[in-house]
Parts: sequence; C-alpha cells; structure tokens
Amino acid sequence: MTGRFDPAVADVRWQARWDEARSFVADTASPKPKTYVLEMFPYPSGRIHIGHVRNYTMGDVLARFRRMQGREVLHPMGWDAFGMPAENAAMERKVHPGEWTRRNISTMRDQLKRLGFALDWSRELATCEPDYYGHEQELFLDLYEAGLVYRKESEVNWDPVDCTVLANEQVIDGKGWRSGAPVERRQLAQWFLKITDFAEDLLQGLGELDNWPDKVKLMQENWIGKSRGLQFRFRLAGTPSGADSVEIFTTRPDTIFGASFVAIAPTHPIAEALANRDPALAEFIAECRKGGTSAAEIETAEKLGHRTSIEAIHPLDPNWRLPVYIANFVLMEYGTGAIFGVPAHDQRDFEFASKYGLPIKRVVAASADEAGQPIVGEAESMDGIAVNSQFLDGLTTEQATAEVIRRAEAGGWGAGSTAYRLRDWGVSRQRYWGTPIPIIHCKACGAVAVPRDQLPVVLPEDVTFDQPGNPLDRHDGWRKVSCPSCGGDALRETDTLDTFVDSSWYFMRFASEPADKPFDRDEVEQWLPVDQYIGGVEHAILHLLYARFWTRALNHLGRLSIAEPFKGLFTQGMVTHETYRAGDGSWLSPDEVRREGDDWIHVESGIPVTLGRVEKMSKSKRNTIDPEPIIARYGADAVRWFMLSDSPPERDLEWSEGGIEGASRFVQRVWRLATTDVSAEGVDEALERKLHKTIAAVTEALDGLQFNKAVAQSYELASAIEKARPSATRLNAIRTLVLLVAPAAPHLAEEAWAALGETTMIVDAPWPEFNPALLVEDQVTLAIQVNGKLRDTLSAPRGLDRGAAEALALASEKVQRLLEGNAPRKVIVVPDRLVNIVA
RNA sequence: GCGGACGUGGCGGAACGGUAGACGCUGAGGACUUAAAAUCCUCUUCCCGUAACGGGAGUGUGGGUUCGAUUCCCACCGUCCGCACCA
Repeated sequence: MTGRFDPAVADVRWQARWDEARSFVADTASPKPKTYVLEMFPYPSGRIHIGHVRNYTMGDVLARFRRMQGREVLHPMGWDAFGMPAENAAMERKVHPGEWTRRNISTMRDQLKRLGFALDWSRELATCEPDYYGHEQELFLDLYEAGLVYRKESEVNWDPVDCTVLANEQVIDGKGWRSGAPVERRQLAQWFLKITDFAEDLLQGLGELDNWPDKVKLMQENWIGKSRGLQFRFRLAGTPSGADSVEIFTTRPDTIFGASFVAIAPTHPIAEALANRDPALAEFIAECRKGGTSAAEIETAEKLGHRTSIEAIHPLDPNWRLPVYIANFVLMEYGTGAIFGVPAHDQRDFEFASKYGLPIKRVVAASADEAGQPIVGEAESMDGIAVNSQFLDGLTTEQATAEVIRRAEAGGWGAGSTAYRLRDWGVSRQRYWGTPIPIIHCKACGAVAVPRDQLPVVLPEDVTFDQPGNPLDRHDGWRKVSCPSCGGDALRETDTLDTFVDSSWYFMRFASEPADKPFDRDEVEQWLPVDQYIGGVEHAILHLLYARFWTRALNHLGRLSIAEPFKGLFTQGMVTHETYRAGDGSWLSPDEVRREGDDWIHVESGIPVTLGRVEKMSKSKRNTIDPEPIIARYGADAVRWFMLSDSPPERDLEWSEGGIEGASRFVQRVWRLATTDVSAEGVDEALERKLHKTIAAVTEALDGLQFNKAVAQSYELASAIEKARPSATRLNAIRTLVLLVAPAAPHLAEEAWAALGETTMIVDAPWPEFNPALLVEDQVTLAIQVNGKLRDTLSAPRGLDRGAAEALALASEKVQRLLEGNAPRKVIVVPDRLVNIVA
C-alpha cells in the first residue's frame, strides 16, 4: 500500500465504525474498573472555537488512553444551554432564544463529531430542556425544604431607561450597555443559597484535593476568605431609639486602644433608623447608592463619612467616647457591617481620620522605645509590640490579640470569632432564558413550593422580546396560577436560576439519567467523583466552588455519599495568536495579512502591517482562527496532534501555520512507516531498547497529562524506526508506534492498524506494555568533569565500580592534560553517570 | 497593596542537584526530479579560530549552599495571572 494518508476518507470511515460498534458508550454494569473523564461542557455560542478543540482533545486523549488500559470510561458531552447571549440574539435578530440555542447545538455537535472525539453521545444533555431543568427544580426544592434556600432583599443594577435589570458585565463605565443611561442600584427580593453554611467544609475539603492545581486551591481559599478575630459590642450613647449597641468585628483586637472612631455601613439598620430622623444623612446614604454594584466602581469612590449624633462607649474605658460615622467604605456584607477605626495602623482609617481631623494614636511599634514616634504619611499596618495601650503594653501583636479576646469573653462584652469573605449565592436572575424557579407567590400563603407532581415548571415558548424586561413578567397565561396551598389567586416566580446552578450538577446527570428523578444514587456513585476534570482556569472560583457546594449540599441531604465532585482537576492554557495592526491602528485578521521575509503586509493594499504581540484569540483583536477550514484541510488528527504539541498543556499554545504543518507531516510519516515496511527477520537490540523506553515514557507522560512530552517521545521513536534496518523488531516497533499515537491520532491509527493487517479496531486494542529490563543500557556514557566542568565523555560498561570509574576518568588524555601531573584533591563518582575530579 | 506563577537559542519549549538546549518550528546547504510539490540528508546558542574529534562564555541580575545549581536558599529586576475599601 502506498500514497498519502487521506483524512477526508479515513476520518469519516472510522467515525462511522466507532458509532456502529458503540465503542464509546459507557456501561455502568461493566466489571472493569471505571474512569470518569470530563471536560467542562460548552456554552452553545454558535461555533466551536479553537480553545474548545484544545480542551476536548486533551480529555479525549486521556479517555482513549484509559480505555486502552482496560478501564470502563465515561466521557460524555452536553450543553450549558441557558444564558444571556441567547436573549441578546433574540432581541437583535428576532429569533427565539430556544431556536437560536438549539441550532447552535446542532452545528457545534457536528463540529465536535468531525474531530472524532470518543464521546458517549447517548448521554448528551442540554440544560435548556425540561428533561434536565425539571430535575434541577426538584433538587432546588430539596434544598428549599432543607432550609438551604432563602429570600432576601438585595441590590441589582437597574437600567432606568430600558427598565431592566443588568448583569455586572452589562454595565459599561457605569452605564447600561444598550441604553447608555447611568445605572442605578435597586433593592429586589431575590433567592439565595446558603453556601456560607458550608464555608468551613469547603475550605477544609480543599485539603483533600491532591490532584488539583495549588493555584486553584489557593484562589478558592482566598475567595472563602477566613479570618479570625474578635466580635464585640460598643454600647451607644445618644441613640434616638432602638439600638443601644453596635456589633463590631475586628481582626486586630490588639489595636483597640488606638480606636478614634466607629464607622457603620450605609445599609446598616442603625444607619437606616437614623436616616429617618436626619434628612442630611438620608441624602448621604442615597449618594452612596449611586453607580453600579461592580467592584471597580465601589473601589474608586472617595472615602466619605457622615458624622452622626451618637457616640460609642469604649468597652475598656467607660469614660472614653468615640464619634460614630456612617461611612461609604464599610460593607454591610462583610463582618458585622461596622468597624472601629484605628488610623495609625490601617490605611483606610488613616485617610478617613486625616480627612475628618480625628486623632491618630500609635498603639503598635517595632519596639517599646518607639512608643513616642509619630505616624507620618501613611498607616503602619505591620505587627509589632503594643504601646500606649495600658495593660497590653509590651505584648506582641499575637499576645495582645489573645489577651483582648480573653478579657472580652471574661467581661461578657465580646468573643473570639471567625469571619468569612464568602457570601451566600444569589441565584435569582430577572431573565427569561433560564430554569424557572419552582415557587408560587400567594398573597395569603407567601412563597409556596410548586408541588412535585407539577414539575417540571416548563418555560413557555410563546414569548416575545419586543419590549425590555423579562417576558415572563407579562405572560399572564403562564404566570397566573392558583395557590397550591389555599387555592386562591397566585403568581409564579418569574425569576429564573443563575446558569451556574445548571452546571453545578450536570456531571451527576451524565452518570445517571433516569426519567423520574434527577439521578440514581447508586449509579452516580459508580462513576463519581470525576477522575479528571479539564477546563479553563477562568472557572477556578465560581463554577468549581458552586459545584463543590452543590455536591456537599446533596450529601448533607443524604442524597449522595460523596462530598467532593472532582477528584482531579486540570486547567489548560489558552490558544493564542499573533496580532496585526494596520497603519491607522485597526486590527487585521490573519487572512488579511501575508508574510514577506521578515515583514508583514496587508494582502489587499500591499501596505506594511505592524506585527503585534501574541495574545489570546478574541473577536476584538481579530486574531481568531476558525477550526473548521483547518480540519477540512489537514484532517482531524493533524489538528488534534498540533493541539498537544509544542506547549505544555497548562500553558498557552500559540497557533501557527508552521505548527499545524509539522503535525500534518508527522501524521503522514507514521502512515508511510505503517504502509511501506517490508517484513524481515531478526532482532535489532538497540531499537528494542528505544521502543521500550518510549512506551515507558509515553505512558508516564499521558498519566501526567504531559501531552507535549508524549508527542516528543513519539517523534523520537519514529526517527529511530526510520533509521533502523528492516527486522522483526522494526515491524513490531511500527505496530507499537501506531498504538502509542492512537489516543491522539485515532483515525490515522485505525487506518494504519488495518494496513498492518489487523482485523479488530485499535480502539479495542490493549495499551502496550514495556519490559523494565530493557530500560537499562549495558553500556553507559560517563560524563567526566574537572572542577565541575565537563571535559570528556567516556563509554563504560554499566555497573562499573567507583574505583574503576575513577581510574578510567583519570586515564583520560584531557584529564591528564588539565591535571598537569598533579594528583587530584578529591574525586566524586556517581555510578553510571559521571566522575568529577576536583583538582 | 496582597497572593501566586513564570523568566533557558531566531521562536515554542526539554532537562530525578550530575553531559543545558531533547522534540518541534524557522533558516542555510545538499540529494532525488525535466521541473515543482512531496520526501530524505547535513548544519543551525553565542564569541574566538581556516579548521579540529580546539578554546571561552552561557539558563533575567547579584549573592549564597554544594565537588557540581536551569534546578535549592536570599535579594533585586521584568512579565503574566488572581484578589481587594475585607475591618
């Protein structure tokens, strides 16, 4: 057999064969050990992009590799199909979000199939279909009944022109993205999940996730943000009514004698109560509410405060009164929504005190003699020795902290406590294209859960997007229902669930998909936890934390025995590309430019183009590559192979024409080897060793997801085979090479396998074993160093003893020359590796 | 500001504390061919040298530990990422 490998024919042929054989359908009843390989499922945005190709190729190689190793593999695919872009498309193109989404799914499914991924399509799911989200509603009600769901007022971004709620990403420079109107903050009753109940568990659980990147664990740890401190009360004087004390949380109780004011969040109940009697304060609070809810906006605001008429009594000195301010930089969501300000040792407090002329008193110093040093320019926030602090003087920060907590607890005015930065998860979205929240609001009975026999609450399809706002709010046929509890008139909840809820349990549904319930516990536990989860690092916090929470919540309800959903996590790098700019600064796409020598020119005009830096592919920089024409030209295997080559998988991969050409060349090279070998007798011992070393190296590389190393090893073996003389060994090496590349280049491998005379498919072939005895050489190369510098290399039999190695090295002509007749001072011998002569 | 990662040829990148630059890309030269494509071979870190199976330098910078450091430690410089009025 001769000629080139033709992917156009082979890709289709083998994809059909795998389909017929149901090769990738996972069997839960299989006696084989099970492996669950999962890539983060895609949002059906329209077309597959190159980042998807890289992500799914990595998972696919692992899935095929494990399968060849004799494991029963679950490798499913589905669609994270709810979300805002579908509604945007609906408004812009007058197409229903469902139609737009389902069409995208169909396109993208075809594109994925074109790449020959070993996916179990029988388990495909889309979160926008009632047979998925209906079960999600059931799980939501489970959490609701367990007290893990509650409703409270919360702020949203409100577009006053479009009369609609905006997500943070829809707020640009403080203005609505569509209307351009300045965004306001509005209070709205919304549903929350009590993720904070699990803050400690989620934090502790990170410790068991050995196969997660440290980076991601650290990000989650910071996000949960545990800090230890003191929670205590300031008694208040001069309050008009009600509250006679305010709760404070501090991580620095040791600085309590440095307090010069108390500051309360504008949304704190005390602030609101005071505002009722103080119009100036009410105005100040209203001022604080302007602008969006995004972090960037809150961050840039100037620190402002409003002095109230009340005073706080220092807990350690009844005669000491502190002024109480309402301040915009204090957050109701963290701690208790109130702080005491220590200007000397906190930069924010320092700025605030400087602005309002409050005392700045040093209570921490590097040593006791520096108690009198003034604080100049900025706050000193480091630890040290307590000074000017009565009974704390001389104690370290740590000791002083413990002492204040001890006194607070003894005196009954406070206690050591823990605060978390993590907040409860707001899941209400004022949008149509999401999972309906299965709640009915009745004037008489309040919020009532939809009875389970009425699930799923199906999203109505007959809606229009010609007006702003959520179309569910004006769909009376759907919205108006009778109360399940009293039978009176009631309204459905028209908010839908955050799409992160959809992605918090899809991996369970993949493992088990009964029609009558979300999942079967035993089936799920056959597969979960996911052995290897692969996706972008952009999901390091939210998605992964929510999925971990959801799993723990179900565990808490007794619906699952596992606590962590993802045993192994891998975050892959992005695919990048060069950028190009025309003279006027506008971005040019790769197909608009051409290379001429070292320069780039605009194809159409011939004008030189500036080569920009290599960046993440993005529409705005116009440096994207559509995978489809590339696959059509080079075939699935070359594209897959390139996705694994060159860069380590956790780092960015630069897309280049040269890279895909190189991959394509290798595919043809393997094909040539498999189709042109002449059978011959005899053993080629050197090739045999090389072969077994390669099997060992590729196996280890794939186990560690080091695909680039597996690729390099495959190249080396191919070169060694090409150089070897015909022999039985060579024929076997070719056959093994085909097995080794099969996970990455499966179509080529099947075609080559058949060409080698095999009658079964390579997907069902076992992974090659290596003989450990062949990994060690009889002859080794000894590095000969003089004073740590390489001076010679000598071939020697393996296992040479130290004395013999030393003698060999000293006999070297070069060593003799460098020693100039002197005896070496010392000789270091590393057996079978090197001899270092210290002259 | 806090936290983290990274820094190696023209480029992407390899190197259990032990021969730095595997493998790929690019480039140069050659073979095959009427020619081209494809393929194959040789060379490709830098400097000195006609060349050597010569010498020297070299893994961001400066120190340290070690017989020996790309690898471990300290400081600095740079790049990237994450987080942040968090009390």
